[in-house]
Parts: sequence; C-alpha cells; structure tokens
Amino acid sequence: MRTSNYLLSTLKETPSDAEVISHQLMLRAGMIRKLASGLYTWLPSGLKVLRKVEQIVREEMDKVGAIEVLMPVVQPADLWQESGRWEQFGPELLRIKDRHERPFLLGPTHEEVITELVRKEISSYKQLPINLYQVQTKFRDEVRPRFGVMRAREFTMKDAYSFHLTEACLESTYQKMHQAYCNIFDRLGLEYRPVLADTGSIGGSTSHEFHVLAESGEDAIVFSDSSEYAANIEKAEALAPQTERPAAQKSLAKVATPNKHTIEEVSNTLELSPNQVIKTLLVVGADEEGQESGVVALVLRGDHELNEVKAEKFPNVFSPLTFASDEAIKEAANCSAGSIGPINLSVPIIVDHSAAYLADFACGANEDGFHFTGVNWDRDIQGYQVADIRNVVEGDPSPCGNGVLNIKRGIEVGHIFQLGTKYSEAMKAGVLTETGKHETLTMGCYGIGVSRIVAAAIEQNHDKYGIKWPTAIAPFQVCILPMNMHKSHRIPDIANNLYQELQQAGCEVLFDDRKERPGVMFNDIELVGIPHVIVIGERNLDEGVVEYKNRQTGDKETIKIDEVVNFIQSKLTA
RNA sequence: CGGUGAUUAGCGCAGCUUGGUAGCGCACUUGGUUUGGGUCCAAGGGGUCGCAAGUUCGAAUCUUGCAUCACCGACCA
Repeated sequence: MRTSNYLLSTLKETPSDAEVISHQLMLRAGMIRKLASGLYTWLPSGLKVLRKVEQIVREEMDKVGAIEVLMPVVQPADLWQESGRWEQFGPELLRIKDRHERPFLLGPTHEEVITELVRKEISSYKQLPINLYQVQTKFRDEVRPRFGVMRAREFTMKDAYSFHLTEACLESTYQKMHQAYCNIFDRLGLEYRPVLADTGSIGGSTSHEFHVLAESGEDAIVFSDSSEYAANIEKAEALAPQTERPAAQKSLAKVATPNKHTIEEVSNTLELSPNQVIKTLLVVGADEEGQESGVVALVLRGDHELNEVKAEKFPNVFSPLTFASDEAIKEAANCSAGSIGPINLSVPIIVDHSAAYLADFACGANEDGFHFTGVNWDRDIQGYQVADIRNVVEGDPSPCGNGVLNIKRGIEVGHIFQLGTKYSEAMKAGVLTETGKHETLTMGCYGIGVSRIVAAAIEQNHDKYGIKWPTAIAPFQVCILPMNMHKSHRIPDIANNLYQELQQAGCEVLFDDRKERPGVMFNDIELVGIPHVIVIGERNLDEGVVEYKNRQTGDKETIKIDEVVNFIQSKLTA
C-alpha cells in the first residue's frame, strides 16, 4: 500500500475526551473515529488490526474443532421471553419494534439464537458434541460507555457455544477451549492471565475470565504469591479467621460523635484504627419471589469493602444489589446514614467474617450523632448471620491454602462458562440418546472481546511516540520510508523496487510516498506503530545500504539493498 | 439514574464577567523556502457560535427550556 492511496489520518493533537492511552492513540493513529457515544467507525488501519485479531481467533477455534456460523444481530423478543432474559435483562438490552410493532432486540449475546438453532438441527446423540462459533457485532446499551472501543456499546465479539450429552463431555470441551484461548493470547503476543470468575448474568457454574494485565484495567484480579491460584476479586473468597475471637474486655458505652459519619471521621474521633470500627450498610431486601422487600443490614470491618457479587447471592438480599433510600434507613434504624449499627436493629443482619471476629469494637448507635464503643458480638448483639461478603485485600491468605494474595488490574478480554442446562432446559433443546431416551443438552459458552483486544494490546504496547504493535497484529508489517524521494533520482527506483519485492515475498508493506518532510514521516509511522521500518536515504546509497529500524526495540542497523527482503523475512518468521 | 462541567472552523481552544459586524494555534489550498526527526515566509478558503424560545434598537455574550458530549458517583452507613 502506498500512503498516497491510503487513508492514514493521523492527528497531532490528542482529542480532549480520550482518557486512556489506547483510546488516545487509536484516535491519533487514525484507527477509529467516534460516531456517537460508544459507537466507532473503524478506519483502514484499525480495521486491519481488528481483522488480524479475528483471523487468529478463527484459526485457533477451527483447530479445536469449532465450526463457524453467523447469526443475526437483530433477534426476536419471543426467544428471550422463552429463556426468561427479556425480563431479567435491564436497560442495557436495546429493545426495538419493527413496522408491525413486533418486539425485537439488538443482540448483546446469542445464547437464545444458538439454542433455537441447535434444538431444530440437532436431534440425535450421534451429532454431539458440537461447538459452533461466530464473529459478530454485539450491542449493549452501556450505562457509561468509555475508554473508546474498550467499553463501547457496539463491539465485535467472538462467541462460541458447545452442546453435550454429559457434564464430562462439556468439561473436556471446556478444557480444550481454555487451551485454545491461551494459544490465542500467546499468538497475539499479550501478557495475560486466566482467572476464576463469577458467572454473572449469563448463568452457569464453572467459569474463567482471561485478563490482559494493564494498569488501566477496570477489573481487580487477585493472585496467590505461591501457587497458581488467580481469580477476579468478585469471586475471590475471603477466608474466615482461623483463630478464636478475643474475649470481651470492655463494657458497652455510648459516646457522642456529632457530625462524624465516615469511618475515617469516626475512627479519628474515637482514636481507634478503622479496623476496630464496623460499618453497617442497609440494602434492599428480597422476599421469597425475589421481589423487593424491606431492608437487610450488611456489616463489614471499617477498612474493608463490600463485595456486591457475594452479597447479592443471599436469597434475602435483592438482586441487583441496591442501597436503601434515606427514607428506608430512617424507618429501619431511626437515624440517618452514618450512625447505623447492628445493636437493637430489627432487620436481618449479615456480618462479614472479619467483622464478626472483632471484640470491643465501635459501631453506630442508630441515633444521629452517637456511636457505641466496647461493643461485643453475642453479648450486645444477637441474631445475626456470619458470611463472606467483603472484597479480599492484599496480604489476605489465599483461598487455595498456599501463600498470600496480591492484587493487579486487568482488562477482561475473554470469558468461558460451563452453562449447564440453563438455556437448553428453558428452551427445550435435547436429543434422543442411544437408548432412545430424551436428554436435555448441556451447554458451554465462550466469548472473546475482539475489538477490546485491539485496545488492550495498545495499553500493553506503547511508548511516548505511539503504538508498538506486536508483529502478529500490526496493520502493516513493514514500512518503507524514502527520505526526500522527490528530490532524488536514485531513491524512487530503489524504493519502488523494494516495495515490489517485499510484496512479492508476501510482506504487508506500507510505502510512504508522500511528499512530506522526514520528521513528519518518522512521527506518523512511529505513531501508527509499524514494527519494521526501512529508511532509504541518499547518504547511505553510496555504500549500497539502507537503514533498518525496529519499532519495538528501537535498534537500528544498516543492510545491503539486495539483502533487505531476506532480512525482513527472517524478522517476520522469527 | 444522580452530581459537575462542556458545546464557537476538520481538531485543540480564546472571546461571554461589562451585549455593538467572530478570533488564535494546528490542519487544508496556492506560491516560495527548507530537506535524515512534526522548517520558515507570504497569500487564501472555511463558522446561521448545539437547538428552540425569550429580554433588547442590537445576543456567541443575559434568561428559560431541550438536546448532545464528557468527567465523577454505594464503600456513607
């Protein structure tokens, strides 16, 4: 490709609404342009990268026996009513109507459609197992789209769905897919980790997420420092203290804490450390049907954070987790937020293990401007349930029993689930077995955020000049930069020849034939991040050499003109 | 959804307080100059100032409503 026939579209200045580096660089390097909130046009360079990621994903899917299909973006509502998700999904499901007023939706995922397909096409155990995948546009009407294509509303995803007769068969495919995912991220050249994960709204049992490690990641992932254990913080279990709770020493006392609401204010006033104070959070409760009903108190140590995912799992806690309104707090605790405590609180109380381990602690007095000190469980508070409802923190013991936990940030780029029969049962997808018995199918589902990977790769591979693509997904592998070609009678021939030879050798090469100053060309190419650069200038031609520059390492060397093609090929296959 | 802020040329911004014929930098066009790291000089094109209503002789500027965009947001119990 010649730049004169291409749309390079680089920007000198950083658009003001881009916060994360990948978003800034994708705009500046001319990869994407925003059309509306969370909606992006892919420009030629961006699309090339996207296609390469897709291609690697396809090749690895095909290798483990998955078969490609393509399902519609627009899906009929009745399928989602059948699975129950029409009601279950919130406003992030974009619902639309056609000209006949029939309800449809823009697919955020395709479990329903694939299950509908499979229940019609698969009727015998002999056709199992089967693993179908697609690379398709998804739409999720995110509350807050941000970070460019990292959290866009419309995005490209590879989603695969496997169907089995037995759990064991599902487990086997799940392991193959796990390995395929590792192969994909290895080939992409990214630093990543598979971690144990919560299954969220998709449902199911076993689940792993694949995270690309990056400071800007939206997820916290925890690792054991001395084992293979890794999990999303949503999922990571906080172990209960192993020793006996200390005995009560102090007696209960009510102290005035006017206008002290936060844990920090209260602990400073009482001259206690935050881990000797507990906080009591009131959330909306749930009745037996899962409908909103009353409030529930969640009690945590002052220095700990609530884990919403864990809390939501309690049947008497409303899901999604919702904090009680000021009026509901007033009614339940007879005070305002900031002074709530579990003493004489007549709502269900769930206490985190580490809060339940405290003795002689402080808590709100359910009276504005007052706290209790010297509080002790059982002596002062009865009728509570103890559970794990907090986020783990660095230094906690690992749930696997070995080592302590570290926390890093990650970008979720893949997620695999063992779904079980959630959809196949709701949608009656089954086959006849060898004995002629009807059996419900067991499902797995496996997603990869293809467009998100592009952004994640940049988060991990950039410097102050721009993007440093891993060769596997660079928009071009090689760039030819002729210095002042328009003023030279030797350079045009050499550059053109090299361009043709490299193309014939199968290289993806960008030939910068613009009539630009060298500085402009260098800066653009470094911004775009092409890994291998050949600089052709008059000053080297007398020796019959050109300069090679590596974008990743910054290394330069001179190469004889007639050896360039071999040299580049060796770099690309290395 | 709540809070805050923004919306003026393709991009980044000033002008608004104190109403009076719309500016700067980058980009773009033309000519010259320069030529291995975002040259310099000159000339030029491009904006119903987000939309709608109001106040006024006169509104980018003041008022109201709407729209769009961005940032922050349970951790306070």
